[in-house]
Amino acid sequence: MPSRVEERAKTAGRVAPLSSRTKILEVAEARFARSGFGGVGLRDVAVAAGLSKSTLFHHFSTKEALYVEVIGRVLERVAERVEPAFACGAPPAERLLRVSDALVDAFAEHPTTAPLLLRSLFEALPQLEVDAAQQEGAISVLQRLIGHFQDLVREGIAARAFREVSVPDTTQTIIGAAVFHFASGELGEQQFGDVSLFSAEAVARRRREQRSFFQRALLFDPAL
Amino acid sequence: MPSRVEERAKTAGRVAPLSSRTKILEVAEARFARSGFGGVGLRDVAVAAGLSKSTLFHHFSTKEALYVEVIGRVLERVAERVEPAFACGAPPAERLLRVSDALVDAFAEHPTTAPLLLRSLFEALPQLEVDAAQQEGAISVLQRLIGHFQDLVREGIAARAFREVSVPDTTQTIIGAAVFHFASGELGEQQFGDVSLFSAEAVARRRREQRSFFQRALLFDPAL
DNA sequence: GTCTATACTACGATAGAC
DNA sequence: GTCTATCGTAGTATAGAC
Repeated sequence: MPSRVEERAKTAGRVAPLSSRTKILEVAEARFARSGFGGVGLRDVAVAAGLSKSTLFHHFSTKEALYVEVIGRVLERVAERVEPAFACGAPPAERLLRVSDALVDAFAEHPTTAPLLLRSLFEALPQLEVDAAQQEGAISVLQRLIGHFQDLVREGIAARAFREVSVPDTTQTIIGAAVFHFASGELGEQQFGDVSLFSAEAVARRRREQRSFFQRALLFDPAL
Repeated sequence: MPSRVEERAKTAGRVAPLSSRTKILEVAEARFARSGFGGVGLRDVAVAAGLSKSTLFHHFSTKEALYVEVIGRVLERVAERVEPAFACGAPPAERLLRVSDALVDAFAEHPTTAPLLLRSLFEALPQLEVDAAQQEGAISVLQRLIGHFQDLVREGIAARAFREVSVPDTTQTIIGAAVFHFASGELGEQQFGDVSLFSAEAVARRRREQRSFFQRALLFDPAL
């Protein structure tokens, strides 16, 4: 849900004078990506956003609510990039390549996206008892995305375009391989000789490498 | 470093009456795997280990020291499983399969291994200013492992057994795919219909799937 | 919506008795 | 090696003025 505040900012200002709310969300996103839920203090978030702690609590009733909203935004961003690729109507073999590229583009867009998606995939929260509404909103986006992957693999197998792989295993492998690369941070960059993973050349190369990796791994006839 | 205490326990008792130290390490490992560095309180660790906070501090001077030692143990366990596969002397194509299996076995051994390895790979610590000795000990194990992967890929390419892939990209892809599967926890199990990822059948299937995935993706002639 | 001030709890860490 | 007691800080969250 985009919330009235953001919409107003979009329609009103030209340089989009970030509302305090979105400023908080951006700062929190960077912090959560780096240190996880428990590693972030709201005082730090507030001052980095140029506000007081109390103001933060005016906008987000609890820390968990803030976290869930941060994760929700990230998932929406990813879905926005990736779902068109799933829906492109091309045959499975080509759709796989489009999805692979869309994943790379989604993660290359913001350095925080991959770490936060990864966290939402494997990290246990101190039982998020947040308002079930938006929490399940975020979770349902995730479920939907995973469902798209599974459907694609199933379709590919049914069409005899893909080998007869295990659908859940393959889904896990694809997601893990794609998200880890852009979540690996310093350690990843060090492997590439300290060149940013997010430079134009690095992203272009990652697209090529990931396409061919998935293509060869899944397709019966990888000569595309 | 195995520490005198553990060695004594090994040589002395038959049922290995866990020293407090190792008990703390085990409890902490489970907590850190689930919630990350910042999400764990030492009070909780101590009482779960049947001890007081002060006793914990008697064994580990700081929280970071405890964390680094937990990570170090995990890395050693992984290295113990995986390095023999790298050193097996078989040609690259077959070595790749052995390494793939060894990775699955390493992660299947303890459910905490993959999450903690993943964390150590992508999570930023509040600058670990721990005694450079053991910290670099842990880091050097990681570097060594990554080096093994890179060497294997390079060798495979040189021997014309592997396609001409990007060495760092491929290393990232392999590690990400392998570790994510066993780190995905509830969400992963849900994809498999709520069957444990660590059951004998699930592990056997994962070995097969991952072998064929890597094999097809990398080898010129995947007809093994 | 933003602030100051505050409540209360938990945190990491230390002192010192046993 | 283990404990109780305590320190100081920072944690999340609230009350209430502006």
